Amino acid sequence: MLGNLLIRQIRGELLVGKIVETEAYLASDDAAAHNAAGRTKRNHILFGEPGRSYVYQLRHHHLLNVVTEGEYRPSCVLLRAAEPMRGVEYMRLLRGPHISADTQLMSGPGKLCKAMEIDLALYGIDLTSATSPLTIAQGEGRDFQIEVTTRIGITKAVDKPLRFLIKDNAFVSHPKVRRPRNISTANL
DNA sequence: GTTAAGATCTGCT
DNA sequence: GCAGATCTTAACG
Repeated sequence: MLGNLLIRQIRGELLVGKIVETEAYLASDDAAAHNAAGRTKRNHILFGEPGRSYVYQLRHHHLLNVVTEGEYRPSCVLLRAAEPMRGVEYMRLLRGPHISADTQLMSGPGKLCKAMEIDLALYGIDLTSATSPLTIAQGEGRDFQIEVTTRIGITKAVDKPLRFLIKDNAFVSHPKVRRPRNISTANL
């Protein structure tokens, strides 16, 4: 997925971003995955064909995943960051006036969705079809190294090496470390 | 530079 | 009720 292009067509605008950071969520043995507790109204698309979008809402934001395996194996890849390649001005409009650097337009899963106006209206669409309003197309060469780390922002299965990013790319996310919650002395 | 709070949808206890 | 695959703003050192 890294290096491929995320292409959004909206109101006559063409927005393109190169995918620079992803996370994998596995079909089994992954407590952090949404399918860990089974099939729900929210996640049912994971259980169908690969290549569809799995969009869901977290607090005030939307997050975009690509369904990967199909065949009743509910796995997906979360798109966490992208490098703007085309339509930067429109992305700035969608993101708001507070963004100073292009590196921050899509440097996080919620930001990426906002910069491309991706929300639940795009749930379940076919990302492999060129006629979809949101498409993933093959990028150019693989002239980069891939860095692997643990995943960001989760509280379960925190040690799995399932975050992937293009090494030395300036457009990846820079998440603040989530502070550990104080544990009551009664639990020590 | 860091930290805390707030916005507010879905699904589990 | 509450926690969660988040992000921004405001307050502080």
